[in-house]
Amino acid sequence: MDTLDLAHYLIGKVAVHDVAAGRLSGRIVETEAYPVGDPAGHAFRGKTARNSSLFLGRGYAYVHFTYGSSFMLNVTSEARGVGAGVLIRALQPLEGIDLMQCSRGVTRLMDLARGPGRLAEAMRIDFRQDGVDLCAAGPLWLAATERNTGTIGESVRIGLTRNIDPRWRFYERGNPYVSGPRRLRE
DNA sequence: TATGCGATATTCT
DNA sequence: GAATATCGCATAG
Repeated sequence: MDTLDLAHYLIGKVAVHDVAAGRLSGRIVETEAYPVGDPAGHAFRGKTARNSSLFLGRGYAYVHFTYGSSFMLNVTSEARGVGAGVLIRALQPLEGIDLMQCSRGVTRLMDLARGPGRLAEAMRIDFRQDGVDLCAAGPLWLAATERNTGTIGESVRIGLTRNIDPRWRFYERGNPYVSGPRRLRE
């Protein structure tokens, strides 16, 4: 499975994070792929201290901090030593909603995890989760779900300045928890 | 609803 | 010193 397949596959799956106060979980409704050789990907210029988690192999967390205020959660893809990953851009909150409202400071369900920075804040993701194995037992992991997923749409990625053209963003069509302008949610 | 801009910290040049 | 896989508030329509 390559990076694009993984980005598609992750839609409808559930991300779970157990913290001291309880369990936080949400259904993934929006992702973006950053495959091998993508100039917009953090691994493009080689391995550094910041992005080393991207090279761990498939199924690890890569947590990144940007714009002075936002963490972002990625799932690594490809083989060990190859830098590529999938950015989780939005969740539909399932469990621990009261905890998310507390950490985000808002009450509207739609505003809890719509957008990568909000998502990380709601799920209490930070550098401590960088490099965690998401397929093994631990506080943070990915679970499959029995629930049906709607049609999956694709679009250009959001917020990039390089390599804008490829349609490597995937989302569940019409789901109100998807981020971005309206035309990119339908 | 849509667009614009400043805040903020870490990394790389 | 510049750039950045963003957010929230401001303003205008």
